[in-house]
Amino acid sequence: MLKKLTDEQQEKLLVTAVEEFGSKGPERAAVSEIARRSGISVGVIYKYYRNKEALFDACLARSTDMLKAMIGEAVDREDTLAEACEKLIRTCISFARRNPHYIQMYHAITHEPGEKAAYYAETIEKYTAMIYTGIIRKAQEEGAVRRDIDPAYLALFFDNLLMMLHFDAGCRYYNERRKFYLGEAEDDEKMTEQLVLFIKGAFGITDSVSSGSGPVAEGTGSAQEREV
Amino acid sequence: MLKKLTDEQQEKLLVTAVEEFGSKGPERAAVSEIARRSGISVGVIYKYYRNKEALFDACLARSTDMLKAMIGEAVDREDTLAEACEKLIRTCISFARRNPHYIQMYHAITHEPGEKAAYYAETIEKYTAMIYTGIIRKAQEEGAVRRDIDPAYLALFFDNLLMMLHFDAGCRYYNERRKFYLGEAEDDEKMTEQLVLFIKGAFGITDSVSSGSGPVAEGTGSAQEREV
Amino acid sequence: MLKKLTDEQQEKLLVTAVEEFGSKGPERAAVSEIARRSGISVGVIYKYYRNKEALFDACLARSTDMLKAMIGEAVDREDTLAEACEKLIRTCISFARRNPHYIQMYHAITHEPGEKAAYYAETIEKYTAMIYTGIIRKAQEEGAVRRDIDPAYLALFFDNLLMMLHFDAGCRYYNERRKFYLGEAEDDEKMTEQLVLFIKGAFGITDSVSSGSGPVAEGTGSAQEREV
Amino acid sequence: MLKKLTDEQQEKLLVTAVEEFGSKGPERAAVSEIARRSGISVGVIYKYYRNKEALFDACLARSTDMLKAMIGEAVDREDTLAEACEKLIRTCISFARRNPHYIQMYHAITHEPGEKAAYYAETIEKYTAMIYTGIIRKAQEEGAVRRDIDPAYLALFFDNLLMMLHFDAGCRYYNERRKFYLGEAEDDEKMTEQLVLFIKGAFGITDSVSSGSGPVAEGTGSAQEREV
DNA sequence: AATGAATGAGGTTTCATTCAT
DNA sequence: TATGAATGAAACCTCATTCAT
Repeated sequence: MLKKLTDEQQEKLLVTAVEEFGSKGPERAAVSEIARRSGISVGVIYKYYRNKEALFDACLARSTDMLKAMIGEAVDREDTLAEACEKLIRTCISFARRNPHYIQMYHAITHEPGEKAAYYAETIEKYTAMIYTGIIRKAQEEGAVRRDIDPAYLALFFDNLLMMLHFDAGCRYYNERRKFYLGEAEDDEKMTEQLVLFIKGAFGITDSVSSGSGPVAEGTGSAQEREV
Repeated sequence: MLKKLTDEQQEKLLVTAVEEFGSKGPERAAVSEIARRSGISVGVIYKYYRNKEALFDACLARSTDMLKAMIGEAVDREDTLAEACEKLIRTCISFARRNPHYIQMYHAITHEPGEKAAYYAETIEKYTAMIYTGIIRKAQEEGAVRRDIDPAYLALFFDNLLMMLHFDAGCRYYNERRKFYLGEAEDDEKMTEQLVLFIKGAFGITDSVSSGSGPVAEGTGSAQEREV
Repeated sequence: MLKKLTDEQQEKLLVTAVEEFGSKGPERAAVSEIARRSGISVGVIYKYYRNKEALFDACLARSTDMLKAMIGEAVDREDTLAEACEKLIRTCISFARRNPHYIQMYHAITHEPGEKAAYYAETIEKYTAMIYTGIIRKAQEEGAVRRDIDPAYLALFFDNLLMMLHFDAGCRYYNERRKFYLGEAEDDEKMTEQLVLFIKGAFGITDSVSSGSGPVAEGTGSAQEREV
Repeated sequence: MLKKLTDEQQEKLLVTAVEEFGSKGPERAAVSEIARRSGISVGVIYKYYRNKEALFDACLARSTDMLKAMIGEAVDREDTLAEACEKLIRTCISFARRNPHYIQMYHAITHEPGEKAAYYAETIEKYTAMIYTGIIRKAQEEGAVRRDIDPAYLALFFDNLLMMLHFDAGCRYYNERRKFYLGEAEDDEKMTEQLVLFIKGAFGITDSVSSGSGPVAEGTGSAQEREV
């Protein structure tokens, strides 16, 4: 019998679909175009995926799996929060540079106005919320981070900055927007460094884990140690 | 442009179109539905706007004008940066709550993958970049804000947080996402307060503008040494 | 504005659709072909009819309305059953000759294997069942028709013969089939005459309304009066 | 024809195909589903049958063979026509109850609008026409049946009633239709009895074959004078 | 000029048929 | 040879855009 789609072909299909969905959005992406570009027939797509939406969901799952894997690898329970932040920032930028289409998929779901928004959000945000909130709470308990901000909010703001970092690197609009702030040049190293400073300030992080006193004092006192 | 449509009718058309584009997305919004709901015939819409995209662009211009006006009103050259931050945050949340469709329009353009991205970005980001960078640079010069971060980056990160604030309040996906971090309840006041704390920390701002000792003075004093 | 489809065009559409559905069946008939042949666009069909099925149902309603009208006109409460039979037979044949596509529509619904069968049947059979059963029951009460057969069964058998008469005249297969029984020639007059004889015999009809005795006796006794 | 499929497998294939074609109609029946349900691969089906239509034709041949066998068994040259009628009616109902799919196949061919109609009709109607006309002509010659109706017409009307009997028992639409005449209950015995009475009346048959007086003798005696 | 019905290209999806293994 | 996955034509249906009135 005819060999099933090789893993390579299935890979090609998903990669192509991610590119189409990511770059055009779920509505404008055409199944027939995905078929044409991936070199397989329309029919076979519908053998593997019930309909266009199922194909999109598979692309999404793939994208969010990659994102989660990326984040999972970047996070090491042994790291200080400062280390974790810097690693995450570096990893996010690097991932987005190498995989802009996954970032575009991620952005595509944020555009969902309907009922699927909750389902989409769950595929990735539940995970990041848990991870980041956990790390931050622990750091607060250890006194490494200011305590006058709810860890949930800290995690949200932190993820907000990481999402934007992703979009800056992976989405056309954000890339154009960045230029109005930073000019034409793309200096990922400087971006990393500056964002680390920004976030450490926001978190009230001291690189050395000072013992001791109340959160506010630490939070502000630690500003001196933010020196680069 | 033809002048048979009264200003009121044009207003109605744009408001309706913004609602449709915002709530359904640019693809799912139907010109005929906009015509029906606005009480203006399809033919007239096409007299005023070359095609659906031109109508969308007009909606976008309107949305970004509203955003710019909102920001312009919130910014007062006499304010301290801390005051400006808090005012902007409050205004953003309030605006997004009252005008979710404008925020959705704003989000829609961030999804633009093609050449129009630069044009879209220019309609709003150029303005915010200029405003925020100006304020921050001035604050740095006055010693009110840390100087070890480039004002352009500070402005970008600040705007990142404000954009996400908008989307949280106006877009379905971000709203669902927020729940994974903060739970079901929506407490705009707490959000404001927490984000103000976060940003102040990031900016190295202290509330007291008093001279003399204490963390603020130290914080700003050291900022000068951090000079880039 | 563009004039709505004229009555003439709507008529053309339905006539064409009846032809397509009747000759090809609901599955093989193509909306695009109906559009092409009726000289109107696909889009306008979907303006007038929600989907293909709704168009089919409209064709069916038209066909069954015609059939019902035809039957209604043929039935006259003043007629004897014998007169009614002959009139109905003549009318059926004549109708089927002039409107084969309506007969084909009628036949098409008899082919429905699914849940719609009951709905389809109701559109026409409920009416004929009521009419025929009523007429026959009345004739039985008057002693003009044998009473040893339930009027409902008499009506069913009678309608069976009329349906087949329709199909003989309107459907290709039945027409071919008829040739195996009757040869190539089509003699509607003879068909009428022979079927009238057949049915009168089956009904035990006496043209003169004899008074009196039991149904069985009448039924067989009347055979003498069946003379042509 | 290839011979790798065992007879049993071929049987299974045809039985399954008849079920699919019969229950879903020729259009809605899917070759892949027939393959799946019969446990025979699609490829093999296409080795044995040029295309879907050829498979359908094979199913049809099988169905009409079954019908012919059924009729052949029911007909006994020694029977009186009255006996033959009753036997045929009983057999038809019983066959249709046990083999609805064959009846549905039979009905399916009546829907054929094209050139194949003649071919289809030949596969079954030629046979029944010959059988019924023969029996009836013989009965007329023997004086057992009225002679004022052409035996060919008598045979056609008789077969019309039998076809409808088949469809009543085997096809959804006709089953629904029957309810409008006879109500929900299905009483095959009463149907048989009533139809026998109806047909005997139509044929001018009397049960007693005794010579002498009484309605029967009159009935047949007069038949001779009705000579066409 | 304004209307909104008509147009028809283009999208999704199915399934008869083919053919590489 | 038998398999059943792959193919791709063709069907339904939508909606941006046009244009007769």
